[in-house]
Amino acid sequence: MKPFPRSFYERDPAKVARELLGKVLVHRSPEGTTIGKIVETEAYFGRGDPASRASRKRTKLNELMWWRGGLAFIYMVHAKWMFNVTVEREGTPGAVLIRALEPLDGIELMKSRRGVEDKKLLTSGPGRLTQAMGITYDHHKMDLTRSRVLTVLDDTFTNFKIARSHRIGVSADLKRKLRFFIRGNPFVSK
DNA sequence: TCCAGGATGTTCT
DNA sequence: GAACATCCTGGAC
Repeated sequence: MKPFPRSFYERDPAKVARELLGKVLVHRSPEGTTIGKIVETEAYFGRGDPASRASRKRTKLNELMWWRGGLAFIYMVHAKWMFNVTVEREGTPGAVLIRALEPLDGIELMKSRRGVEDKKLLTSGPGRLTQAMGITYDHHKMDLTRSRVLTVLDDTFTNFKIARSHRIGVSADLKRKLRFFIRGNPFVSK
C-alpha cells in the first residue's frame, strides 16, 4: 500500500470521488494511529455549482479549492470540522468531501475521542469521522501525497457495488448525482 | 464588536 | 422526521 500520486487527484471531481471509495485514510497522531476505509464521498465543482464554496468569491477560507490536487481542505460547518481533498489542477477549483468511513484500526482511540462505544456512531458522518480520526484545522493544507501524518493509501477493497444520490444538506444542488457510496455498507451516513 | 448562517449531530416524537 | 444545540467565520456595523 502506498499513497496516491498527485495525478490521481488532478482529475474531474466526480471521477476522484467515485474512485476514493474503498481506499484507506490513515492519521498518525501523537495519541496513536487511526485508519478507516472510505465508504461515502461527495464531489464539488467551482463555478456553476451552487453548493460549492468555490462558487462564491475566492477568500482565505475557500482558496484551497483553486490549489493543486491532493491537499487536505478543512473547514467548519455547524461547529464540526469537514475533511475534503482538493482535486483538479492548480487554477481549477474542485474538492471531494469525505462523508463516512468504516473503522479499521485504532478503534479504541476513536471511541475515546468520540465519547461513544457504538462502533456505528464513530465515523458515519462528516463531522463524526473528523472527531474520531482527530482531524482539525491543524491539518489544513497538508499534502496527502507526501505527508506521513495524514494520507490516503491505495488498497485492494474492490468487492463492492457503488450507488449514487444527490448531495446531502445542500440548499441548491445540481442535476447530476454527486454523492457516491458503497451500497449496503453499514457505515454510510444515511 | 456583533451577529447570521452553515456541505451537522443528537435527541426527541 | 423534526426540533434544537453547537461555535467559528467574515462581513456588517
